[in-house]
Amino acid sequence: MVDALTNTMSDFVDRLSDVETREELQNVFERTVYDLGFSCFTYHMVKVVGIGTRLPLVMTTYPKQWENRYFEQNYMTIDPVLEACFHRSLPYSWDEVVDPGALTKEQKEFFIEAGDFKLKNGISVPINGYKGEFALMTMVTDGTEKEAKKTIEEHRHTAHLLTMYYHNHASSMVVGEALKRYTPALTRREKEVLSWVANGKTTWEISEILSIGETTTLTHIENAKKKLNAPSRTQAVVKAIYQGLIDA
Amino acid sequence: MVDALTNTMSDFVDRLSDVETREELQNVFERTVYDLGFSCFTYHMVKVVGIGTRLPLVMTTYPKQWENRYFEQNYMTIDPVLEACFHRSLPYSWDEVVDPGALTKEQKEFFIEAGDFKLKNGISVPINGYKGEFALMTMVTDGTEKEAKKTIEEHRHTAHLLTMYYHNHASSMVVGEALKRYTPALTRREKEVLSWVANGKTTWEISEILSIGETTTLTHIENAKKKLNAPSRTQAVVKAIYQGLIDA
DNA sequence: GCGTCTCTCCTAAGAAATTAGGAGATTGTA
DNA sequence: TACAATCTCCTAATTTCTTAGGAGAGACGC
Repeated sequence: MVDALTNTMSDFVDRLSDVETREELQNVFERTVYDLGFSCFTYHMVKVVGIGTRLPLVMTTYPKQWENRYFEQNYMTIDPVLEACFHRSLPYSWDEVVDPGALTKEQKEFFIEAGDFKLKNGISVPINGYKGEFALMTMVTDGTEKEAKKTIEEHRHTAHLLTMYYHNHASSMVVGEALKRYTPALTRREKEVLSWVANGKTTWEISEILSIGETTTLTHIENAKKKLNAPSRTQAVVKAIYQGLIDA
Repeated sequence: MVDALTNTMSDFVDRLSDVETREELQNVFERTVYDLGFSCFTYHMVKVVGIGTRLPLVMTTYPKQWENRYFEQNYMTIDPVLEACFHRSLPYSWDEVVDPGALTKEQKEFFIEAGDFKLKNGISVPINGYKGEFALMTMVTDGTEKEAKKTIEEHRHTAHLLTMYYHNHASSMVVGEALKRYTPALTRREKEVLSWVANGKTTWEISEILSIGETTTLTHIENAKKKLNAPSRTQAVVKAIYQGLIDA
């Protein structure tokens, strides 16, 4: 006997194998979660590829009007569902993280407005990925309160798994090449030297450790700084870490 | 109709709520995966809490003799199953990542030896957590080749989900307090100043940005360095980032 | 009210990093 | 073979960081 979740997952993974563009990915996911009872979804991913350099990826089937409104009104600063993802690593339904009694006036208005777009119930799945990669998938159910609860509870695990496979695909599809544009190639020595800088060593100490000249060490650090476009060694190290060039 | 996965997960989450010690967690998980057909498991987690400061957590029901052997022989350097976790973010069975034709002589001996301990087939689940937290859960099936394949394919998703809930629990249980021992409390200003250092600013620039004196800025940086036990600003920044004190 | 913590500001010498040049030796590749 | 990239080493002036002190003002909790 094969259960519903396994079926859904097999189908999804099968379809994923043919997916090559963002649109295809979005469509495949939309159809899959629609069959589970979710009317729309939104996927936000950011990857930190350097200080102040974040690679964002948004895929959504939310009403455009609401998306605009959300952005214009800076709702991300008051949205409790979004706030929750920073403290949680497992899926959560909206009613788990929204306490009607503790809402501010603005938040109440926010939810009323969201309700006008049939965004009343949903489940969110936070995802931690590699090296500064973070994503949040939110799926909406627009039935009655009771139906929504049922859909969410029934498909919590499916939603969780689907999101992870979705993220995996989105990540490898988009982040891969994009990263190359941001990530300069450091030489072996440059990385090596930079790692020691990250560990608090001075130029002289590093030259002793690596048994090379002090000026040589200096040259490597300066070259790394130039490649990373960093005015100080500190920023060079931070950038190198965020870009996965060194491990510290 | 409630499927097997949902049942297993409900039971597991239920049992988790009473778990308070590592032993209890281990026992609950062992029983759960045993019912699925897995004979033993091993969970390795590391959290980077600073440069060269890693918080490891190991929970295992592997044969002690094999554990010792693995450690003594430095098998972690040749184990292909372990190697795979660095490149994958979804569960994988051992046969997916082990190519019998491409094994070195040492690796062949390694697998023969593992086989003597009935460690021939299994599934591994890599987990990315918050801020430098990484874990690998491996579950072993010791039946015939055919039974093993069936167990793994049948329970891939269950194993995946169980591992995430397990990790979530283990992480909050262990990392929480332990982190406090390693993470000093930086003041608002110290974090603020350190963030600007991470962004490549000099002391003078930061004092201009924050409209405070240069010596004040210097004081904050020096205090942060002392708290973080870092000999250079660079290391202070790196430590602060790894410990989640600043975002850069 | 009193102690603790935080934020603010100060001096001054010595150590380290930054800047902008150039140049020879080795290695891998077209 | 010739070109490109990497690793190695050099000078020297200027800027920035590091170190070790001290001290007053305001906020907070006991």
